Amino acid sequence: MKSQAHSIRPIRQKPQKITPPVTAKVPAAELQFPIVRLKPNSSPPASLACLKRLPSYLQMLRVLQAEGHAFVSGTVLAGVHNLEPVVVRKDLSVTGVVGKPRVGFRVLELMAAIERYLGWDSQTKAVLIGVGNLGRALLGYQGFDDFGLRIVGAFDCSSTLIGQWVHGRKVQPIDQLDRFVRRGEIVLGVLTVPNSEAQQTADHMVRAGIRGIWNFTPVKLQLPENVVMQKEDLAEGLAVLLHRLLHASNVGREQARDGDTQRG
Amino acid sequence: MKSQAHSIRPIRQKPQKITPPVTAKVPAAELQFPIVRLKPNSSPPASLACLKRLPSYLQMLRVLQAEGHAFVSGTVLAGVHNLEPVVVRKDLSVTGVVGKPRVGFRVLELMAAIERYLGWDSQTKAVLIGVGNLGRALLGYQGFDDFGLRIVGAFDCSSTLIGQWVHGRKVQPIDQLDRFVRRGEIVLGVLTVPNSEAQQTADHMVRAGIRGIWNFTPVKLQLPENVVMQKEDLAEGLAVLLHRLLHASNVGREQARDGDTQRG
DNA sequence: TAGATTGTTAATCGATTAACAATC
DNA sequence: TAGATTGTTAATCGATTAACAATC
Repeated sequence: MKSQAHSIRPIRQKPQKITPPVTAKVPAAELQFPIVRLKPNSSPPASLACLKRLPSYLQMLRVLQAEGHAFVSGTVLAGVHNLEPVVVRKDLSVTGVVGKPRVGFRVLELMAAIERYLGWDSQTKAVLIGVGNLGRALLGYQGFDDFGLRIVGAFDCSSTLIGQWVHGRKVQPIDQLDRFVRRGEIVLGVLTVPNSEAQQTADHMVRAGIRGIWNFTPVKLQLPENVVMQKEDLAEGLAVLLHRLLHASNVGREQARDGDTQRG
Repeated sequence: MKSQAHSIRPIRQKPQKITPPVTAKVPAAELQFPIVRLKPNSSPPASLACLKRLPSYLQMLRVLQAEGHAFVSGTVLAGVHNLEPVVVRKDLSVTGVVGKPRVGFRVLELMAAIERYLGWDSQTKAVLIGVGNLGRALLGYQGFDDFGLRIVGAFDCSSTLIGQWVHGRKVQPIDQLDRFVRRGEIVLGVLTVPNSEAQQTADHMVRAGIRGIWNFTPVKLQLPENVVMQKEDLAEGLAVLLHRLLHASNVGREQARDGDTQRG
């Protein structure tokens, strides 16, 4: 089942070196509709780096689509964040979309494929726990719709917050989390509580049935094996930025390998 | 100037293979006070990955320090985010701090060294432009003090916002940015405006004298060569998290190379 | 056709991991 | 002393870059 997606291409044959007669003629029907052939949503051989780049391609594609472009080349997409075109093509290949030489990729098709690959084609429901400054901001952030995320519930333990309406959600007491999560079949939770509350809140989320935690605290959470956690840490980015800023004179373009950092 | 920090170690000699008599005796004085010897704050051969890990070591060290620990081993620090001890030792070496076999590293010394290396030993002043949900949250975030950052001014172009006090800062009109930045000798700017305003606001910041932009918009900014930009993109983390969540059954521990992602 | 673009394979590069002598 | 830990060198691994045939 896992290898199914790969079975389209033949097994790699290393030592062979037949150059001339390689282009096996494919039945015409195969060639007519290669565009709709997408890999199933499972078993993706994508690197983490690729996964992180995909959203920015998608964002660019949406802009292009709004501007009425039907096709886009990997070269153009590469321009978004100073990437090499070959990196873009490699990344896009995980979606299963096939481009046209000389023309590029069909914008609409690529958008759909990336969204599908990332799981952004259907909205994932999430709860947010901890309605402080950050929690409040995330609740007010409109952009999550584009990321396939919908925060459907907000929780806190502060009696002064409970019952308040924050960006369209009524803050609920934390002890109602279980019922809410189970009823709504919610698997994702956004953790924005103070550090001291992080672990016990995470425990509570797991008990309630949460399977993925977006962790905005710097706390290393102890979680069962079947729960996924993604840490979001502003300190990382700031460290890189400050470092670059302070050592700006030294370096030319150096190892700006990271897609998030840029000079000029 | 750039190679100065490296000049301590001899140039790598590849083909040579002298194994036995390598340990050149160092004068006693050199060995007495290796602990206070820090590399100058310039020209660091640190990888981006290392740079991103340093803040979490620092955070851990602060906790340990508060608990009264004088020493910590690389093994313990590695526990923070499931790293290998050798990675920690390698990372810490960029600070110039030397540990003691059997004992580990002096907590206070290491804290100071990392802070110094990251430039967090002295507060860096910054302005924030765009007092929307996110900007407001960042203004209210207390933790920046620990990151060596101090947001000293908030700007917006909305007449309804200008003059309001948000978390202790009075929102100023954007056209006063130049004067404020130049007077305060501010080099860092936090960009939290709507996408459509991002580029022109960035231009404005650059004209005002800003040299580093912490970009919270998904817009690829066109900037002069001498301006550093760090993009902060929630979509990246969410893409990784959702992907892990949706393909959770497939994979065991796979390439969880990234320090921010974790299973269990 | 000519030439831009795709997708694939091989080479390069860098970071992680393994191995190990030195240290207290 | 014995053994845990450090710091360094070599090996492994993976991602990026380069090269190139196939395509329209």
